[in-house]
Amino acid sequence: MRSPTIRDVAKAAGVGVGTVSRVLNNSPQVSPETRERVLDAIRTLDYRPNLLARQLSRGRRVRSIGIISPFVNDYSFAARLTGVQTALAESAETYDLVFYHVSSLERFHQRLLTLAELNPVEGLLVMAIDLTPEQCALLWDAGLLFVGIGDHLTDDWPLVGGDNVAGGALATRYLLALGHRRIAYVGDTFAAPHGFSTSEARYRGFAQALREADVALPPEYVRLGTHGREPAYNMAAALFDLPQPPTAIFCMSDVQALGCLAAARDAGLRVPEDVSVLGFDDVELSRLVGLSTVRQHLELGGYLATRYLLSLLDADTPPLDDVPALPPFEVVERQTTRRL
Amino acid sequence: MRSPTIRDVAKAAGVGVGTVSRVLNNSPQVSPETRERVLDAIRTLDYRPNLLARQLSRGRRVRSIGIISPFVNDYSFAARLTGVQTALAESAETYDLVFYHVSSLERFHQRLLTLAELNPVEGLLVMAIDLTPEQCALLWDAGLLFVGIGDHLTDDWPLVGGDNVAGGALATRYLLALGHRRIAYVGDTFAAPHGFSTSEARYRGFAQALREADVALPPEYVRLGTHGREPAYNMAAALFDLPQPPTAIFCMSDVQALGCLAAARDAGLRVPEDVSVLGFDDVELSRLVGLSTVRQHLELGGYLATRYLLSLLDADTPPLDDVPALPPFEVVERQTTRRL
DNA sequence: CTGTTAGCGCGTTCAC
DNA sequence: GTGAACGCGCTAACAG
Repeated sequence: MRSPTIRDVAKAAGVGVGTVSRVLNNSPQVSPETRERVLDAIRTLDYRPNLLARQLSRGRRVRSIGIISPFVNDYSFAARLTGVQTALAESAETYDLVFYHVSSLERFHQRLLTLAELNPVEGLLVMAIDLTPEQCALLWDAGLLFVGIGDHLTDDWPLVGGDNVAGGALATRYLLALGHRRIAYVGDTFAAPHGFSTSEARYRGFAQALREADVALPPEYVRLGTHGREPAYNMAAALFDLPQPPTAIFCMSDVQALGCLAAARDAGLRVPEDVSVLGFDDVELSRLVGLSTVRQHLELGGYLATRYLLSLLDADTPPLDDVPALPPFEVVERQTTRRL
Repeated sequence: MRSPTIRDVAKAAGVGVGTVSRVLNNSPQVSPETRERVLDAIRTLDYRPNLLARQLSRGRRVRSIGIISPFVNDYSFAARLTGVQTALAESAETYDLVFYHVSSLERFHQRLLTLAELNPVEGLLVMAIDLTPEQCALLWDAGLLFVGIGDHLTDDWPLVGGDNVAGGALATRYLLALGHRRIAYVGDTFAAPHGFSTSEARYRGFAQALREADVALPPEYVRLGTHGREPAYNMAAALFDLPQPPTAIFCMSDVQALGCLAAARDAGLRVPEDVSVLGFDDVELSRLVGLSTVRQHLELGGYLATRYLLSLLDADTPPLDDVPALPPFEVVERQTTRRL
């Protein structure tokens, strides 16, 4: 049941493999009738040349890295990818970038297994997903170099990204410093379909900062749901309906903050007079809307992670001795937060 | 000066190739000292295994398609890529998606040459770039199937995308119907570094619609510059500074429309009371901001183009008899345009 | 434990 | 024109 090779075609057409090859690369020196016979055989066998073998034979030397990510339609993905491309473009050698899009955690693991087994790429950029120690070991044993880019929940594998727990705490302390004591959290469900835990990390920092400040966190102030503007809208609306609504909302992402903004407007609340809203990410849009948020350097993250991976791959490149660090998160104060 | 092979390593270490291979795949059955010797040789030779040969030998059957695009940090790119991934995920066979990012027209052509010569992928998605007849012939001769996705300036090669001239005209007629007579155009330079002509196409439709309506188009109403929010901001600011500023601006993209919005705000102009702003693309962000725009089905375009390409590649897949068509452009009226 | 050999699938010489 | 070798770089199965 294996796919037909050039030899099968040759046999079927009653010619030698050389002739088949000539037909394939439409060399002029093959008689029309022979060519036709070969083409017939190709069609009936549904033959397709093996690109690997072809490249090998043609003496190609490829260098390639992969990028594995659970989403591609997010602004943050685009920003990071830009950084990746910049780093790749700067490299002396040309690298192919292979995309592995995974839609679930299982698929992610499967992909990892395949990658480890077949080694189609020299290195791997792991975006927005956490690797278990087992998965790290798997890649490591396969000689597949990898660098994470995005989160920072564990520090036992190379990862370029901010510390989201610290980021959550930073954001919260900022709101506390503004005098807020009733602060709500709007974020993604922790056990998200892909198992990304950014929301959880930021929440952890949030809760921790509140604890340290001896500020109560009523359970109804924590709203978790699907990522996106609409769900956030609903979560915020519910918050405003509370007998004692929060005076400030910390959203785990800018997109969700936008939903909160809309909910506030529809609830007749003024921002920031009646309620402060703080986002996270500082995507381009936030500047336009005047949203206060926490800045993280997305594009730079992609750039640094890629450079680091390349330095690992290539002994020639001056190897960065350690995993590069991103500038710390910083609060960007705009028009949606203010002193209570 | 070719890169060292496993045989070179074997010779240098004074062992057989089998042993080197075992070391490479860290087989347990190799004595520590031999392993060390081999590793030394690997290091001194700067040996790196050829992944192609490895995969071939391991009996892998890869299927892969490439996507070639001039930019990656655009929302439209992300949206289309989402469609591509969806189509790929639906396919029965697993395809690797190799990404070729090109930063200039020359590089684009170079890439095409390399791709045609080495055939690293079975098919190619050509995004947002026009192919010359020569380039089409090149790919065709190489047996490299390709489908365009994005523009529609020529119809002599398979391309999934809307007619941008018609789109530009549609947008313009909409503004005309609102009563606007002083309409400006903000778009990319026609002879852009990458040579993308989307801007030119939309402009053509724009100018044509104005002509048909007998509406004058002063040269100073046409502003062309680099793509991006900032340049658009400046172009819009210049427009507002005109003795007779336009009452409406048609932007060739949503990103640029956002720049115009910011410029209007900074110029003390209200939108849409003082000036209408119309974008193009309908990226997700536009809905959030309430930007009036022209919807093109970006994600669907990526999806259909990919499906079509796969059907070409695979005789098994029911082949779509012709290049799939996208739904026509449509104006999405939100809060940035209104009747004069 | 280790060296040798036979493929992996294809392109490319050569002779015929 | 065409077929039969050889080689691309590596893995795996086999002897030793």
